[in-house]
Amino acid sequence: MTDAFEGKELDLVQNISVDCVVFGFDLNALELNVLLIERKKNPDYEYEDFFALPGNLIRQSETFDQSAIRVLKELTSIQDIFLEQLMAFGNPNRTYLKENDRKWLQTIRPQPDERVVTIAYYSLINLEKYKPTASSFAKKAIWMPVKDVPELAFDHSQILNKAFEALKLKLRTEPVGFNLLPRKFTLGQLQSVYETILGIELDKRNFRRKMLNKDILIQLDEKQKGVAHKSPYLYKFDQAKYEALRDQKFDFSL
Amino acid sequence: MTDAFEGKELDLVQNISVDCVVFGFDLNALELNVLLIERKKNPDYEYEDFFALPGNLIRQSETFDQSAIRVLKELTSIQDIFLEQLMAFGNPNRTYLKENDRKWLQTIRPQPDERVVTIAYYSLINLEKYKPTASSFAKKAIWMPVKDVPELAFDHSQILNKAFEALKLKLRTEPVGFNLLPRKFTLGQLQSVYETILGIELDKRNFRRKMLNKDILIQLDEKQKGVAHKSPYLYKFDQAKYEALRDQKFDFSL
DNA sequence: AGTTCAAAGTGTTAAGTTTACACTTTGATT
DNA sequence: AATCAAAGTGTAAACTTAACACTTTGAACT
Repeated sequence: MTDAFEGKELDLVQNISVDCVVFGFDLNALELNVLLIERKKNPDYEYEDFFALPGNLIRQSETFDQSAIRVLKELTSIQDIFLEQLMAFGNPNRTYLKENDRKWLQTIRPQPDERVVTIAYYSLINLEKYKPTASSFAKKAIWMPVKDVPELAFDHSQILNKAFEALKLKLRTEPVGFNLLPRKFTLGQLQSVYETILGIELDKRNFRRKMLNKDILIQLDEKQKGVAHKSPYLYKFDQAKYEALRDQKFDFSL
Repeated sequence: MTDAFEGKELDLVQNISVDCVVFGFDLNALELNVLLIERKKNPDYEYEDFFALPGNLIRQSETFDQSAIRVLKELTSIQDIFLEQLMAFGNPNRTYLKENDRKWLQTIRPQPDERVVTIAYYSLINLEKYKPTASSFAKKAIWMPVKDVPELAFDHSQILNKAFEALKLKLRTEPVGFNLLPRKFTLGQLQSVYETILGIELDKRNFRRKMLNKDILIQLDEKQKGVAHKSPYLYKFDQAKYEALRDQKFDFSL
């Protein structure tokens, strides 16, 4: 038994896991990033490892939501974020398709050949604020631009794809772009979030008007400093107002 | 071992199930209905039974999609329909909360106290076309108006609620109302579907213009007969055209 | 100190969409 | 022949979206 076998394994449900797709937005590169882990390799095995989404088996007594929060924290130290269920993935062979996935599972699971079903979660967070630190069976935990992500472990590429589709839909439908930005942000930054994720160009004037007319942004008495051009006003998202308005009107689409 | 224990139980994953929320629309009563089963009671047990969503454990070798199709067919004989994953439900105590749920599980499961996680599916079908017939552990399989549904077994009321919310969102966002109607339908019937499910009133002229402008309905050279008023034209949904258009424009919202 | 640069900020018009609103037609039933 | 119930139809006003270009500002560079 390796380190990873220690402790709570009796408390784990051996065939159900959670995986977390955590998105962040890099304001310098203007790129959508995703949080990935690189798995610790057992020296007995020789193989090229894949990057993976942070995920692990759930505990008997946890809800899925609790599992997702715990697992993400255990592997990346990221906590206090809102995770939303995406969907369940359960192809019978999802953990067997690749030889190194199987080998890797043998190093951390008492029942490595069990069919494992996973509940995927996703989240939008401020990449600047949350700096991942690897622990448990994660060797590294890093932010990686979504466009650079190579093939991932198990069916994690498929999960990431679904999460990205869900993100695009959500961005068009609900005001969620703010979650990817610092608490105080400029309208230009917000526009970049939309343009980058949706892969479209937006007219600056129309975008501003539309956003401001939703009446859920508060302009602060503060400007962004240190930029090599006219300094823009900072805004923050008015959560309370949004919640109040949400019940009245249906449409918060872009 | 009772009847239900027979056969494939070794092939079943004892802690993962699927549940199906199948919606139909009653054109006479203008009501949204849902497909429910009444469970067979074991004569050894005395309890008031609940209605339940059709659902059961998945098999080891199946995908979730396959499980949902199989289980729905086994319990209600309904087949050849499109089922879409809603989400996973996995509260640790979801099968223990009610005494009669526990008793009932003891009559059909070799491991009745296992924590069972369920993957919920939902579907929109033409209630006239699909007449459920109970089999397996279902004593009855019936269509019931959603507004009349009593408390259901396990957390099925919660699942039904989520499915209904998903249906409302989908109806606003994608042209799915047709699935609840016969292949040939009138615009008045379509409007009723929207009005009933969304719980709103719509202006007839505006509704027709909007629907027809989407360019995904084909007016047939045929009118509805036997109605005690001016006979309306029948329409059908143009699936091919919809798929072609879908890639071009984003918005099919009502 | 002056120039350059890069993004911020700003308004208007035309086109398109949505809303509100009422009467005539038709076919079956009595 | 009269009645009923829903089908079918058009327009104007309000609102929303799309398309479009120039000036301002602050930092960085000379």
